[in-house]
Amino acid sequence: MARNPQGHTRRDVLAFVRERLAAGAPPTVREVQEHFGFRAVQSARQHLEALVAEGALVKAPGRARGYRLPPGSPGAAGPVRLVPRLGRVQAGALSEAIEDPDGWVPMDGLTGEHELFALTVRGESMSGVGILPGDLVIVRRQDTARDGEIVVALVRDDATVKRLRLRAGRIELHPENPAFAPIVLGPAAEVRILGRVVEIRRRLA
Amino acid sequence: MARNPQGHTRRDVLAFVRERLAAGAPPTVREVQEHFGFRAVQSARQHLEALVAEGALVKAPGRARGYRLPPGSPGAAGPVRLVPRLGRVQAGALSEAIEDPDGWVPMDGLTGEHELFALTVRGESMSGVGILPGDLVIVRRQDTARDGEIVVALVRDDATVKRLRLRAGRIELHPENPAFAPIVLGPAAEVRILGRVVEIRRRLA
DNA sequence: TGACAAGACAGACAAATGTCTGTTTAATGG
DNA sequence: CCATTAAACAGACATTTGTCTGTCTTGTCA
Repeated sequence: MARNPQGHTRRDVLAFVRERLAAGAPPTVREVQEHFGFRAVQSARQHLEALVAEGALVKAPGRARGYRLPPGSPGAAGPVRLVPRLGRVQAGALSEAIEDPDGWVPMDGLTGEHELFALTVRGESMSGVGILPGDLVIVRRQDTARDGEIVVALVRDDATVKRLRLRAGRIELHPENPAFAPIVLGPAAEVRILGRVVEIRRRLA
Repeated sequence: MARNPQGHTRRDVLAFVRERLAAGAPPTVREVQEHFGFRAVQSARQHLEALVAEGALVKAPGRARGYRLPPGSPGAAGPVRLVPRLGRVQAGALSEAIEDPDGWVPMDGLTGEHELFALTVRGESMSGVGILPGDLVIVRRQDTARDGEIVVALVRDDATVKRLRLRAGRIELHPENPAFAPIVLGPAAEVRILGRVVEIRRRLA
């Protein structure tokens, strides 16, 4: 292989290692070699060690598949998690729904150990805060939430996204759209918090 | 080590492997051995292979650190791409900016072979379509775009998100907020399309 | 009690993988 | 042109790691 001047290959090697780490499968030196078509192991090793020298990677010498991202660097918190995307969520069926997801969406590892799931938004009731029908919300599963947080709640067998308001002795679920009315529920109301919205995604393509 | 009847150890082995995989560091058979204090490699291997047999793990035979979670199981990483998150993008500096990203965000593999990058939205000019300041937009890099698409364009050394309108002989960049005025540019205008917005993400937590 | 199975042990072998030494090729600058 | 340097190459060696064969121990059950 001819020489590749501008350190272009080096950057690609880093990107390759990064992707493999995100997939949870750290590469071997020889896997890097083969991916780039090097005819010598040392070619790959040279790039990898150079990346270690400049601080872009760290490694434990001698260990197999030992290259890692430096602590504190983005993406170093671990591999990407896959969050289950649920279709319809109905009464009590959250656990079942998670067993049989419609698909999986990748999420960075910065969200701690909390269980996550994803739902598609229906209706215009939250359009005032930029949550539109068809948007995907990523939800941290929890039974309770604090005043002002945007939550997914199960109201009469239907999952809905609303802003939670805790008023003296009762729970209110506020839409963010003047065309909709708040849902006001008494203390013994038939409402159940499924989780808190932590991210909103909208696909345009 | 005495025999541990109820398959209790097996479950712990699975938990250990899971933990290591979540940390991005698949364990070797001997690391499992040492963690549980087995005095023989085979003891660890037996548990691991049993977990493979019952479908709780998968592995590529012969490969070092080859145990993985089965595809489709929660926490298993799929074909995920990492998209570079750029800070400021200025004139002609897109390539350079991609060389030195602020971080990486995971994206599912359904976006084809197109080059992608991510930008943080500044300003309220697109709030009418639910794109708010602070949102992350994921952009497919391309030099041209069609009428009506939401694009990232470089106008006078500044990257901006707008809706593209192609009018007889001229290019218009329309905000989606009545408080802002469209940018109207002649045929020889100093505008450059950087790409088309394919996804919008907003982190709440 | 004795057959049986699961778990653990011991030691070895083989393949995968990291590491090293030295050489070659191509671009660059005096 | 020659020296210099980075990148790539070639081949070997050493360590890590996976895999195998056979034995021992302990609990279960007919």
